[in-house]
Amino acid sequence: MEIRQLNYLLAIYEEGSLTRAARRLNVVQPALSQQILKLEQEIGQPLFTRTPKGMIPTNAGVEAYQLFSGIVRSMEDALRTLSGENDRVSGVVSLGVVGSVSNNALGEILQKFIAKHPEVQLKVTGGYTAELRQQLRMSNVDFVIINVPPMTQDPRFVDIIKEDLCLIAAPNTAVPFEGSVSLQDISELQLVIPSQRHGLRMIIDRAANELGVILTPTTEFDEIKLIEDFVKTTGFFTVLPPIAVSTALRRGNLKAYSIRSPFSRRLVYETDPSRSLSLAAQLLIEEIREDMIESYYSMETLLNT
Amino acid sequence: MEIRQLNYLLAIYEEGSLTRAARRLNVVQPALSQQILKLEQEIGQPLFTRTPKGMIPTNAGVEAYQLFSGIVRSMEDALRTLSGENDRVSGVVSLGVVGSVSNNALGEILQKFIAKHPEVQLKVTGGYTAELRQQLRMSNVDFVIINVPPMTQDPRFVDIIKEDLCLIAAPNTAVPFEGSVSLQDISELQLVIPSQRHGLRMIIDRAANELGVILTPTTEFDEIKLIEDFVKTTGFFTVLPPIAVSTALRRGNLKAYSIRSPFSRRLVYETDPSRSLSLAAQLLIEEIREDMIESYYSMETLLNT
DNA sequence: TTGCTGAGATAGCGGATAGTGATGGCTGGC
DNA sequence: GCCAGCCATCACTATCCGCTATCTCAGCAA
Repeated sequence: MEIRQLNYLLAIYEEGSLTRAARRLNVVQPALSQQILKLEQEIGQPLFTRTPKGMIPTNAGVEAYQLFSGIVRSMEDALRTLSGENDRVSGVVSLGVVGSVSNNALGEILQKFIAKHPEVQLKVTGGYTAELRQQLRMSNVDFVIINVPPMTQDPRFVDIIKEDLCLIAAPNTAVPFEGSVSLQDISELQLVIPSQRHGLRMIIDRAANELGVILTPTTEFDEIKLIEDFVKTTGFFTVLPPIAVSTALRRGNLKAYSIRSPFSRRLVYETDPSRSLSLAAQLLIEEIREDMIESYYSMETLLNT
Repeated sequence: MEIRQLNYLLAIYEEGSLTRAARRLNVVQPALSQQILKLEQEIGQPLFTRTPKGMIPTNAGVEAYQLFSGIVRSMEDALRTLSGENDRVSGVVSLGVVGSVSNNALGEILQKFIAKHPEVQLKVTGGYTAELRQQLRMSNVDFVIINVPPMTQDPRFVDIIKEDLCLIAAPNTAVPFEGSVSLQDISELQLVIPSQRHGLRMIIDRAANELGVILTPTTEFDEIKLIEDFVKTTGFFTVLPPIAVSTALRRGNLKAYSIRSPFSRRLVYETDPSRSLSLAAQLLIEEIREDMIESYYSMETLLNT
């Protein structure tokens, strides 16, 4: 078993074809053909079924990809750590970010970071908390930024910010209440909220449960972006952390109303415990944390209480 | 970078000498000499200092060993998983066990397991909870059996047993109390307890703290075995989970007194999330769990209440 | 049908490279 | 002062990898 073969495996899997993988790896196609065959007989079963369209991974192939992609990453990581490259700000940093952050706040933060450190290449994966943690376990990302329930105690999670959820509406939507709004009030509004797959929805449901409020019937959307647009163009309300719609709030395209007896999402990051974080990744986390906090405070002034 | 080179690195590190490592690997010494040199220049710094006594790892060498040993393990593991060998009960299972289990209960359990599955090779590491978890993080063991505080909520921990701590004394030691004993009573006895490095000590201290009892001055020992002998030969008492001294209890060499408003240690196992458990390891965990529970109940009848 | 295209498989060749065995230099113990 | 044990160096061989060239097969279009 050679590392080269594993890299071949990954490339073939990702490209879905020997020929394309060969181009990417700067070798010729027969080389891959031979090596992957060798790997297969070492493992004892085929990893791909050959078709005139290309290489389709078998079940074992999928499993192999998942197992080895993390290992290869760890390996490259270890090599970088040892040769001191992790002490320089360069290389690739890959992160996973939940949708409620990636939609709005993240863009400029990353832009800023890239401007500061042009040698760093960023790879961003979106997704839901559970999926992202799965990615982390497989060593497919360096760190993830996720939502966890406020009271969770787990040393793996490092806090970035705790942010109260707010009622969000379009500026011209009539608000049938005065001063601060309670969850009870909210339950009588036309609501669109994130689907069950979202960590945010869990937080909302939990809060509603504790206060004995029932939030049905509601409209659900999977994407924060969709919710945002929907709220803008209809008279619906939504419940979100302000950072998730920060751009619209700043531009006055949405309004936020703080909720009495607030409930909050806890934004944390988690790193892969089996690998050491590169300096670039550390700096990126720091940047994200600082900017999020700044963004949070600048948002507070926009709140209608 | 080749896997072969990494295996060489590990062997050289473990043997402390090229010549011995060469014997172990069934190659000649110059082969290792060349390959390790190559690895060093790939990494960009020396991993060993050459002496007439052998190869002494540099700081980078130690780091490399720690980084790569886990990776190589993961790799071999992945290969076994893919070739279906993990579905057979064979191969190597390595586990880490805290001292309070390994001293007494574990011996026969492992013996029993080996008798059932003679093809499995076991590697047992002892240690304290924190160290063992570190080993697990480095993928150096398949799973660890450790103590955690009873209220800890962490999905990584899977319960084996929750066991009340007892007051332990030699059979001929006079007991200056009647019926059940309280922590307050205990504080007035001559005590020898595990040192701070033990998870058990944490549990004892926490309980004492909550009840406002002060357990000073006390004698501390690092090893459960030492405590056991000390209690047997002197008039001292100790506070331990019965399983930790099960053999002596069964033989009547020690007596256990249950404590009023008891506090307990929670024995759990934790596995490496980045690798899949071999069938052999799963069976071993099951065996340990069952036997511990059985041992626990048979112990209960020996308790003086 | 025929031919073309794009997929992977196969065969033979050449160069890189790992392992071998012999040798040499070094240190520390006897 | 010699020997034992350690690692480094060298030349040689065998292996193995990748390249070129060629082949087979399926799909598709003329």
